[in-house]
Parts: sequence; structure tokens; C-alpha cells
Amino acid sequence: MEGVFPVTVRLRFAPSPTGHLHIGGARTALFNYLFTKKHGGTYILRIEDTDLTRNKENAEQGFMNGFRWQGLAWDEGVEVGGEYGPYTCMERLDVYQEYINKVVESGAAYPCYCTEAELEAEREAAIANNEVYKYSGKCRHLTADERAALDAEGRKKTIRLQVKPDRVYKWDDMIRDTIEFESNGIGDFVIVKSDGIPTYNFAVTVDDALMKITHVVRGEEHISNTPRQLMVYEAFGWEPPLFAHLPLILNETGKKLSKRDESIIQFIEQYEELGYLPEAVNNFLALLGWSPAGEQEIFTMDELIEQFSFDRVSKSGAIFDTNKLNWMNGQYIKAADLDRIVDLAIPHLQKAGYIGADFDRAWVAELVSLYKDGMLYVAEIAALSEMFFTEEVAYDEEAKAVLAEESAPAVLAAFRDKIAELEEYTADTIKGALKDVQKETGFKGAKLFMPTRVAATGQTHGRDLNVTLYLLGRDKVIARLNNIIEA
RNA sequence: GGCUCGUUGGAGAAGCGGCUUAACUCACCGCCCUUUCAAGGCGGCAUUCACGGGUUCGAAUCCCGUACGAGUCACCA
Repeated sequence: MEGVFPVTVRLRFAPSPTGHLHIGGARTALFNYLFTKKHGGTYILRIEDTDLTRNKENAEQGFMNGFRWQGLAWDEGVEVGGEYGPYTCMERLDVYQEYINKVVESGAAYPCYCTEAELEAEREAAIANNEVYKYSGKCRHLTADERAALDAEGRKKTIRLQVKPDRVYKWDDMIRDTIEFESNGIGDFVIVKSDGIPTYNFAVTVDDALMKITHVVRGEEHISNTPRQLMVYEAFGWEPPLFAHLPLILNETGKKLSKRDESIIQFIEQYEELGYLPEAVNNFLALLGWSPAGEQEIFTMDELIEQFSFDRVSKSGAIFDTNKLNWMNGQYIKAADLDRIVDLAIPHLQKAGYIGADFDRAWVAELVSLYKDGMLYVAEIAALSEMFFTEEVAYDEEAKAVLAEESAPAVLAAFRDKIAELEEYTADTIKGALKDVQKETGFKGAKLFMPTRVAATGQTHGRDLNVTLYLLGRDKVIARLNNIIEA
């Protein structure tokens, strides 16, 4: 099924511009991209904007920003153009019209004048009779005269595709093998809405066919749309593409992620803001539903492209685990250049009010460097480094307990005196001072370090103490020690 | 409810009839290293693959049924 393709592989991701790019969409786009690049094909970005009521002003731009951040460059489509454009539905209305005419003239589709109220009544009657609702098809038999009369009345109409009875529509899904539906379970469905705009099922099929899409890769929620789209392909005598239906991404309760689900962070934009690295997000997303042949976990984009295949995509939904994403992001941060992380950290420090427009970059770099190896995402830098920027240190119960230990008074006083005399105040000389304090007081290990750390930072956990004290600055450290000693 | 898909540990998952006494990763729990704190290293964590039948010398792997879960049933995509 996979392997070498005789013609150029062409895949598309076709979101509807109704909101922000969320992780489900980002993963679908990623999988489309990986497969396309693996086979040297063309990756296309198309916008499915047929629902005027739900379209959002800046959504399209937001999607593009998200994809650019992810590094999923499209070869053809909105903004970049291509020979099969235009690439948004609303610019393709005349294209659709031609095919609508064809299918109406051939009798494969017909106008339907049923009102919403009538359809609602049909639906309720079916439910009352304990039947499965399916459009009755009553407008199918209208004569030309009757249609003309209804048109003359100014009645609104939709166009429905006539579903052939007793047929089986099936396809060989690249992920799920054969899936089949009986046509008898499907009523004549609307392909053109009363506002004259085609529905998704029609537009997407016409676009895919005309744009010579070879593989359609999308979420599992589209499985039940597929037989309808197959009917459209059939109505025009087009060869359908290959389909792959990806497993859903689930929240921790095992339900499909809804866009208003607040249990996990949903939007790519938010990950960018929090200081997740795109490579980490892509890597994590790739592992949600797909698994490599070996034991490797961390992959560059090129490695993902090389190793990706649909026969290693699982069929069951995957629960989104923020823990693992955080771990992975931490791995990437650790491996990243310090400068890059510093650039990402600066806005967070500024936003917290810790540094202004002018700041000492070398100092900030040392600060970031202190925390870089332990950060899960860059936004953490603000909370992690808070104690560098506050005047008052808050001591919690745990901290107070450390300061109440017997070694604390002697250690703190000795250390204060030692660093006050230091000619140079650096991480190294601080280390030496601590050693001297140890000799003088006889306290070592936790008895020595913990009171010092807690008095100076208020925290019982933290990074390298010598560097922390150095970055804090001598004056601040002495002041904080004095506060404790005098209290 | 109909249709469709799925079910291996807390999470992602490997496994494709014997090489599995079920990989690997995250989380969790220990230990080691570090005079503190992290990072790191090491080890533990499913006698069992939703359940019940069957096929087979042999099944997590094939078949059937049941249960459970999910998706979808729009003039939304």
C-alpha cells in the first residue's frame, strides 16, 4: 500500500477558519506533512471556509502562523499560490457551480424545497416511531412544473445528492483496512445549502479531485463522512484518493478533545507563548498515535520524515499526557543553545516586571543558564527566579523549620562575615567562603548549605547554590542574612 | 437507538501464532552520585494482554459472542 508511488504524491490539510489552531489540527497537519515529505510529494494548505456563520476574522492568519512556527511549510495553497488555486472555498464558488450544474442536469442531484420545519417534523415522526431518521426524499419526485412553481413562489431550496439504494461504499483505509457502509443507511444529503454555498462534503470532494489530491489524511471523526464523499466521486466518475483516518486525541477522561476543554492546553499559540519549542511539540505530537520501529524517542523532523508510515499508526485514541510533553520539551531546552533560550526567556522576565527594556544580557544569560537544565518550559523562568527580584523574601513552614535548626545562627553569621570580607564576589570565592564557614563552625553538608540557601532565597529547593548567591549579589545576600540573624 | 471504529500497566506504546518469564518512554517509588539543591546513573512498577467461548501441539496475537469506550448520525466542518 505504501512504498513507491508512480505519480507525485499530493496531500492537503484543509482546516476551517473557525478558531485557533489546536493540537488535534496541528497533529493532523504534521502527519500529512511527514507522509508527503517522505514520498517527495507536494503539501498543500487549503482553507475550508464554507460556513459563513462560523468563519472568524483572523483565524486563517492564525493557522498560518501556527504552521510556520511548527515548521510545516506548504508548497502550494493559500498565500503561496499554485496551479490548482484558488485555495479557499469562497473563492471557488464558480468552480463548484459548474459541477453542481452537471450533477443536477444528470439527475444525480435534485433541488429540495423542504423547510426546516418540515424536516424537523420528519425527524420527530421518525423518533416517535422508533425509527432511524433519514431524509424521506420527497422532493426527489417533483416534476419540472412543480419546481418552476416553487421557484416562482420564491421558495428557498437546497440541492441534495440522490443516494443509490442497495449499494455498499467501501474503501481500504491506510490505517484501518477495509471500512464499509451500506447506502441504505444514508439519506439524500445536502450538497448545496440554501444560501447557495456548497456543503463541506461536496466542496471538499470537488477540491480534492480537482487539486489531484492522492491521499486524504484526517481525523477519525470523518469516517462517517467518507461514504458520502465516495458518492460524490462516483457521481462525477472520479477516482477517489486513498484515505487514512487518524485516531482521536483524547482528554484524560477518554473523550474527544473539545475546543472548550480546559483540562489541557489546547492551542498551539499557547504552547508557543509558554515557551515550548516547536521541535518538542512536533516530536510529542508525532508519538501520539504513531510509534517508531525502534526504541528512539527523540527525533528531528528529518528523522520523523524518514521513519513515518501509516502502518505504524494505531487505531485507538490517545490520551494527551502533559507530563510527557513537558519532559520532552525539557529535553529539547536542555539541548538548545543558551542564546535561544535567553531570547525566549526575556519577554517572560519583562512581563513579570523583573527586568525592563534595558537590562544586562550577560547577567540574564547566567540566570537562564542556571535554570536551563531543569526547566519544563521557558515561562517557568519567571516563577523560578522570582526571589532574585523581590525585596522581601517569604519563608514558608518548611523554610522556617530549616532556619530554626541549631546550626543556623552560627552558620549564617559566619557566612555573612566571610563574604563581607571577600575581595571578589564570585561563585568560586563564595564556594571558598562556605568551606571556611564549615571549618569554623564544624557544620557541613545539609546543616551548612540548607540554612544558607533558605536564608538567602527563601527556598528549600533550587539550583547550584554558589551561582545562585553570586547572581543574587553580595548586598542582597547580606541583607537577607541579617534579616534572619536579627530576627 | 442506528451505523462505524476501538479495547495491552496511571499515560504514550512495542508485540503480526512458538525467540515474551509482555520491549521502550513519561509519571510514580526506592537507591547511588553530588559536603546542599537539581541534573544524571541504577533498580522497582502488567504471572498478564476487557471478559467468555472456540481454532491450534501452542494465542496478547486467528475466529465468534458479550461487555465497555469512543466517533458520527445537520442547510458544521
